[in-house]
Amino acid sequence: MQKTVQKRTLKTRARLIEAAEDVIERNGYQALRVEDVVQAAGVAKGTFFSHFRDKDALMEMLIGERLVACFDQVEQGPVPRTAPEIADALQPIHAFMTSERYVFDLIIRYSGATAITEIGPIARCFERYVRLVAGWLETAKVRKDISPDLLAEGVQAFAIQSMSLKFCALHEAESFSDRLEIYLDAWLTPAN
Amino acid sequence: MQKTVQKRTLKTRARLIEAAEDVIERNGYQALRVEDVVQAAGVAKGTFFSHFRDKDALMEMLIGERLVACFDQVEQGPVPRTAPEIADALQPIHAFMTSERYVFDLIIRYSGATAITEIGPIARCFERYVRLVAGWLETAKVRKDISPDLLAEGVQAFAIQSMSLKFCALHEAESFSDRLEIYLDAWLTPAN
DNA sequence: TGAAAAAAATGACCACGGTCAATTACAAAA
DNA sequence: TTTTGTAATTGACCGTGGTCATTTTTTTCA
Repeated sequence: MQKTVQKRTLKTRARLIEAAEDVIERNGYQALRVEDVVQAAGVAKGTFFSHFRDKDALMEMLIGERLVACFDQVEQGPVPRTAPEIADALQPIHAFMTSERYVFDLIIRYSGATAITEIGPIARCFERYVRLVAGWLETAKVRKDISPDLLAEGVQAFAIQSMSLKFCALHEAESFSDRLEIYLDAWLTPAN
Repeated sequence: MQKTVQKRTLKTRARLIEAAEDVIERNGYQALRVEDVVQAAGVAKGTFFSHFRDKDALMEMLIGERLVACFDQVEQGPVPRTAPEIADALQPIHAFMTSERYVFDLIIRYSGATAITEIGPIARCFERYVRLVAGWLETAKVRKDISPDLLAEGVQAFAIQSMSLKFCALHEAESFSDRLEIYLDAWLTPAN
């Protein structure tokens, strides 16, 4: 009935995370290999997997952390009131999400909590995105015939669409932010 | 200077594809293992990789083929004229895309031609989606203050959003088609 | 037809994520 | 302090995608 957690555990876990962050700093997320991490942390491979379900679980944690930091930063800024201002305000979040193709793919993959997994930091960020934008929209100069929540979900959909296109060899004509602004303009502009 | 293609090549390739389709029919796309395919086809593993760049390349081909068939089917049907009709008309495409989580993820991953890869069948389908919907929108009862192309891109964005949510443990309240209809209604309804 | 060249196929091998029975370190009870 | 149960760690091993030097088959051309 007792499940003591030894101090050693926390230390090992911290070493693994620090090692992983070092590896990522050097070569990016995409290139991270579990072997490199355990070697840098000075533990056996099996230890890694008793701390993290699998490689993706570590990645979700690390990328999720950074994503949360982006949200914190955005929430510090001023409240945007127009479509271009909204696109601009969200920029730090979008920039991180598209910093690496691997990062974008993983975020999308974890954006919804799957049946098995309990809800993780990335899925929470997707809810937070909608709440954040919906909050802005309540006082912004946008159409009022549609609820802020629905409008915010649309903003998310358009942002993902724009980000996908960023990794697309076609469509490289327009930049990401130009495209997003066009979408948001069309979606948020008051009907008149 | 000469690069003859032997008949044998085509036969082997056909055997591999047929074997793969058999394996998929039995267990779905997700569970396909290259070893099963080569064994069923009666060739060595290396042969597989001289016919397909990697496992994903085979999958892109097979899933792309099915997706193209869905588009062909949808294009046979009558031209929809309202938001609900459009959602309905697209249903076969969306149904296949969400038939398996693996299928959806792979389609999203290949939806834009990456720098390296030349444009494949799935990326082509994404362009076709926009063209198809834009064509419908020209004569549909929808807002006219925005170009059909832009409207169609929005439909695509909302469809992807709805499909993502289908795999999400949260948000299971509304069904996929209900959600898509709500989005399309808001996006396509004439401003007045 | 036979030899040389090109194309295709082979399978042993590697990389890397992930597993698990065995071992070691720890902490509470005696 | 010693004993004992459990938490934590280990590393040999596995599965599966992918590579490549070698062998086999086919084609070309004298």
